[in-house]
Amino acid sequence: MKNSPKSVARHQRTRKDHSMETAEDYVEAVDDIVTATGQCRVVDLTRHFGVSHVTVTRIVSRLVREGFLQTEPYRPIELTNKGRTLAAESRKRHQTVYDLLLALGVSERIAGIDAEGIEHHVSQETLRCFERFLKTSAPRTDGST
Amino acid sequence: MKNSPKSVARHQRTRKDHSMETAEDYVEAVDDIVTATGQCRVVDLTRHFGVSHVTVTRIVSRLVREGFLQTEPYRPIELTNKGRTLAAESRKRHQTVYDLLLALGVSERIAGIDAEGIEHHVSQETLRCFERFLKTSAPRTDGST
DNA sequence: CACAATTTGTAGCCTGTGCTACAAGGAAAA
DNA sequence: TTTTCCTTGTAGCACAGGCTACAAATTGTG
Repeated sequence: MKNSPKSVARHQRTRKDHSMETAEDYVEAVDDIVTATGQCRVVDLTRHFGVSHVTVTRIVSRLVREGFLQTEPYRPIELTNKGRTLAAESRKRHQTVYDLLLALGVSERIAGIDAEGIEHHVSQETLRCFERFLKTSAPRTDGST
Repeated sequence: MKNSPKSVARHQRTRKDHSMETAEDYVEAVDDIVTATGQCRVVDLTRHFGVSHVTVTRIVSRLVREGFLQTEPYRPIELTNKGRTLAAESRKRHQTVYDLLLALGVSERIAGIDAEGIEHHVSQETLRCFERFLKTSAPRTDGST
């Protein structure tokens, strides 16, 4: 019983998540950029993530193939409904994690960085617990920013 | 200013972390297995992570190359001092994250799963905040396990 | 319009992590 | 001891996500 099936399941989950993390980051970014500037181009994502345009193109291709994005050659990148849904969920998780970190006393700068990494690993149940904590124990419901 | 350097820095950090996450998982596992059974073999890691022995072998090779592990053909896998240090840090982060999730009301099962993913993204500052919260707000200082 | 600059695409290479299939070493049992 | 079984290694494949270099399309300017 030394190598429990539980630990196996945990790690398998972790591994499978990596490409999903990228998907979440990209749909969030596309959503941000579309909201901010009206459209999202490859070059915008290149600047956002600090990677080459080739990397962006290939990841966008995969996300098109998987139904999160849609685009055509030399055209802007758009979210599908599936992508929009994922973006909304990701943003919510991100915001909740960020708020939790702030509530626990983490600085804004570090909270921003850590939330980027943590958000992808927060399950529904954990998210609910975070929200409950923020409601009951962090009565900072308005403009303290 | 729409594509701030800050977001770039965050994502670059996230990307670079992936191989480090694997390193942390492996040194923790090796440490666990050595403690539990006296030695760690490839087959133990194979069972622990639920991946093929080939994958384990290759990752172990990389971690030997990077100075976290040492081994010889058909011999057990051992931690270097560097690996032991990393294992200790990882374990501490893992435990703190796990405890925080429990303190916020997450079930043990889900806390175990989520902590696996979250632990790799918790900075020193955030970890301190977690510890402070656990000390001040979760007076469960002894054997509740 | 024509040229220049920017953007996007494509070819080709690297590393990391996953796999199966097969070969070889080491340990246990007949 | 020999045979069998478990463990480990190696070859070779796939995919994700990094890159540079070069080509093509689009956009902007003279």
